[in-house]
Amino acid sequence: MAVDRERVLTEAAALLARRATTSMDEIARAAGISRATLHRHFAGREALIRALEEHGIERFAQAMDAARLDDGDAAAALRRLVREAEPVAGVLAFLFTENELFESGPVNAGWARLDARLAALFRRGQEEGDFRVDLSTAWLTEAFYGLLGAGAWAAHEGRVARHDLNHSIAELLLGGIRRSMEK
Amino acid sequence: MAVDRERVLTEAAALLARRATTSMDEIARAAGISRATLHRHFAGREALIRALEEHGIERFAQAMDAARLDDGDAAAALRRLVREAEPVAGVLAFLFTENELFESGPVNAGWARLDARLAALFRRGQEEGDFRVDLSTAWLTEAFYGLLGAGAWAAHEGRVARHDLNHSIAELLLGGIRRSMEK
DNA sequence: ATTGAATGAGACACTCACGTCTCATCCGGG
DNA sequence: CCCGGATGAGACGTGAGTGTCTCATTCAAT
Repeated sequence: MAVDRERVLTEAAALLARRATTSMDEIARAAGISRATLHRHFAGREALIRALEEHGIERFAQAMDAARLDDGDAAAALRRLVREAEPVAGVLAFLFTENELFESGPVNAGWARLDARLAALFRRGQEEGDFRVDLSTAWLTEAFYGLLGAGAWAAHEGRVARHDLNHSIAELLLGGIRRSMEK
Repeated sequence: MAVDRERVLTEAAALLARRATTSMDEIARAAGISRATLHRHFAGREALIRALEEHGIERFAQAMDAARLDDGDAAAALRRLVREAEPVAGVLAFLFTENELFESGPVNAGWARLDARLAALFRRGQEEGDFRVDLSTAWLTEAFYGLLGAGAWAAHEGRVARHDLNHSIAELLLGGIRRSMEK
């Protein structure tokens, strides 16, 4: 009978990503529990958002681990990361655009760590001569989040088929719009 | 003495993009007017958001006109569009992520028109053989908004220099991360 | 100087979501 | 069977934001 914390957080992320003002009652309903129980598990709205942040960070870190960012060439690692991160894209997109988090309280240290790992991947690609160096790793990091979020949203709206998502995101990120001469 | 409607909308977009729950009072203050005056010019919060939508659509349409999307090759047109749209990126990012707009009431017809023009540009690039065809025009359209928004946000946060923004966005979109053999 | 429109400041009632609480019910383990 | 923890339903007070109103002031045009 224990509340499915995972489900609550997933539902909350899905709702809040679409509308930041979603009420606690709506979140509770979506998670299949009562508002009272929701409050029993999360001290309040603030606490829920924070838990969501923790959850997203943890899941994304797991995705990074699973993608083995240090193995093989950087491009392949990036492809794996997109694939692994796709299930978390919704939560990530919410956190990425939810700037409320950055205004009150200190930014979660976990974020910086994830950003650093991502930037390190891009830097490795640059050092190996495979990635272009006229785009900063900071920008590539931001762009990664942006495209992941756009992809999640597009899939949610049905504008992009979900089974194309990995390919769409990874290929656009790696190769851009133009047809390339190289393989 | 007439209220600077343009300024009100600009300030409102900047604030609302950062925090969707920004109060009317805060918006009024930021725009340098009183809450009473704000209500005199916009019937209510809802009306303000709608006006913001209209404003963003109009400004982006102007950017498209200025970019002359039908002239020259598609890649050059896209570069011009990024340059022209950059000042509106903040407003656009807000509208793009503010899904409240899509839930209540009909989607503004202007959006569909803008999407269509953008998709047409990508289609033209594909037909001319310059753009890859394994990415749908719908996805490219979404990705364009996503990257533009990420760029605006990154610049706002100081993670990307503003004078690099055009180059960063346009080049990543067109060429991707990998170094290309072709010029 | 006078007039009228526009604004600022503030009061007011209203709504809505929040957080807390109580009580009844359910369900599983002993 | 009984018991205790967890849940659902709902009431309640609170606070914040909204929308409307009034009144005094400012400012530009005449």
